[in-house]
Amino acid sequence: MSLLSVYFIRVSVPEPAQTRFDLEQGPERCSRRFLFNASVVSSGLESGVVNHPSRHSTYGTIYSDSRCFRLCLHTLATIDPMTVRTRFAPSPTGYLHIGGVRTALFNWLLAKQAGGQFLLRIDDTDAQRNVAEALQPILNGFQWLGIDWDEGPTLDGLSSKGPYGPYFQSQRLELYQAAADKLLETGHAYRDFARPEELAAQREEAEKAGKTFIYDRRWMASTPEQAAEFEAEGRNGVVRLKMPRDGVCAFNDLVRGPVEFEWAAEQDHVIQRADGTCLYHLASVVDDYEMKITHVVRAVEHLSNTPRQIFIAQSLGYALPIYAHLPFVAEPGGSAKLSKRKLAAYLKNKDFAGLFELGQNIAKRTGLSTSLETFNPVIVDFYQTVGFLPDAILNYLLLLGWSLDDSREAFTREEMIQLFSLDRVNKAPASFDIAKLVSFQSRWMNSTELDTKVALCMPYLKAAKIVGEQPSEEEVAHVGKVVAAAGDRIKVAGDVLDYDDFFASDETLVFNPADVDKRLKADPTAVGYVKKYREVLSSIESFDVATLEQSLNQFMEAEGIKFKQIIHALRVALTGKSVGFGMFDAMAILGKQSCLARIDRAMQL
RNA sequence: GGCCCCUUCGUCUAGUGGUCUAGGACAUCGCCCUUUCACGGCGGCAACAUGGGUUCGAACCCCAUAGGGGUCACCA
Repeated sequence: MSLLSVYFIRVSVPEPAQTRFDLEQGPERCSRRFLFNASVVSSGLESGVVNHPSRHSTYGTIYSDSRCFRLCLHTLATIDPMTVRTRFAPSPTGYLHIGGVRTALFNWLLAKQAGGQFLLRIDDTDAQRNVAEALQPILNGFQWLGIDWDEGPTLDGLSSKGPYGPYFQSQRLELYQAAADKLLETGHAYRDFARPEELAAQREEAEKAGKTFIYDRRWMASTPEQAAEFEAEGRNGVVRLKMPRDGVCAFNDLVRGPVEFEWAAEQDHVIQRADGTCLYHLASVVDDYEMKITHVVRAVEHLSNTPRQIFIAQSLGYALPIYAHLPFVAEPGGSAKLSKRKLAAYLKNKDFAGLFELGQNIAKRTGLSTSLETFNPVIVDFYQTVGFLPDAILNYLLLLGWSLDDSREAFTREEMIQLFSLDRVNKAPASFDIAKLVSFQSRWMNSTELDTKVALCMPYLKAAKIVGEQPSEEEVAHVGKVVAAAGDRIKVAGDVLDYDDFFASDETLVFNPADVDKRLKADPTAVGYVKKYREVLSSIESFDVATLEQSLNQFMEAEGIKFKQIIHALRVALTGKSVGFGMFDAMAILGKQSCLARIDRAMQL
């Protein structure tokens, strides 16, 4: 079995025209930013094609000059940037994990940047359930986030679009079968008749001895006769990879640099089950090839799967894709992988619990029944329901493991696409920080146009039955005023529900008892001023902010009092609460009639 | 346990041998603004995991140790 030759080159002067390289034969560690994957074409080290996938990307030939190599830039690329094809391959699990979105985002960015294609492929080789249904939240999530796929399932999850379809693995079984057959034919795989419990026993034994388990191929059937013999014993056959037992598997990872694994430590993985169905690794390699994927960018959990996939690919005669393994997204405040199964523990995190509670409240008000399983900050649906902005989420996720420089944090989609590069992706896991996510959301929300904000908030008001399904023009205008006055207090669209007191009828407005006690009952003087000021209000014709402000100023001057001597009582009287918008904004929104009616009601309390 | 990986403020990160008494952001604390809340402004606290080397000089290169994590399926 011939190994891919990988050499690593260190560049000393990153100048375009006359760059010098020191050639080293991997796996020496050096800064990955100066690492290039060189597939050396000739047998010696005289020349080769250099694939330099960084920002100052170029491709070229290296020529030997004893220990030094010169890169001559070619305008022609080995990999035409336009052919960059990346993919995200979710299983139809019924939800879209926030960590998965980060992986998908990086893939999407890479493809968009190069003008290539991003595809979605559904890894449902093991699917027991209704795939279209379990796919829906995933497809919805990507659609909502604006991560569009050039090829993959249709929006309804029922069929495929794109030239290399179908994009459901469950519909490509013949392809995998053919690949398995070929592997068998060429001797890269074998039929095996071991029983699971027999292997488990051996595995346990190896672990006890502190050694890597290596299957001794005891039940490998080399001939049809032998296979028949095993079958006569009542054994079921699977197909296993016949992995090399010496040498190393070396490849260059765009994030992790040179990587090496001992072949001998690799298992003879099963690629086809006893029932004839094929497994993920085979399917994945076949599909990546058939779908012409150029860059396999996935989470680091898959790093240790790469040797077996390389083995499959090379055995099948495929050219290898470029690999990049992203660090995983870690749990809030921890370093373990973020997992949907550990929600109870995350709920002990203050920020996580806070956001979760906010979501619960909004869901309750909008009449949405939720369960922890399907509605929590690990799942993308949650953010959509609560009213986050896709741009904010993408912006935050972009910075989880990637940075541009020492200061810049805000990126629009266009900027992300333009500036993203794999060579600035970190190796260490990054923990998911809810507070920072929320901070990005606030920033993005604050820079959103009023009309857009109103449109974002409207569905919440409708769902909570605060405005009608078909709001009248006045209603829409009223919402506009409230949202404008709320300003940056609305951080997520669902926050608009906090201002329902501007929609309540004057008769049903609920007064917060604690605020009433503190600002009205405990302060009769203030109440007296409010009563007096009510008379001033009743004579005002035009209820706009400027007039109102002027009237109160005159009133205070006449009474010889300060703002704070009346404002708190007035606020509680008008809105039922002691916190809220600017006072004059609030009065202008309510209008004269409501203001008077509410003061009258408050005075009865 | 085997194999592999990771390690800079609480968190995300900048950092590629001298520009580092280590920069930015979030969080936090204080002050200012103020009409409550929110925003905003200013400032403070706060990190190179440890130990050895190499070097005139190490956050950066090498080696150990420690800690953390990933992965070891007829799952994906």
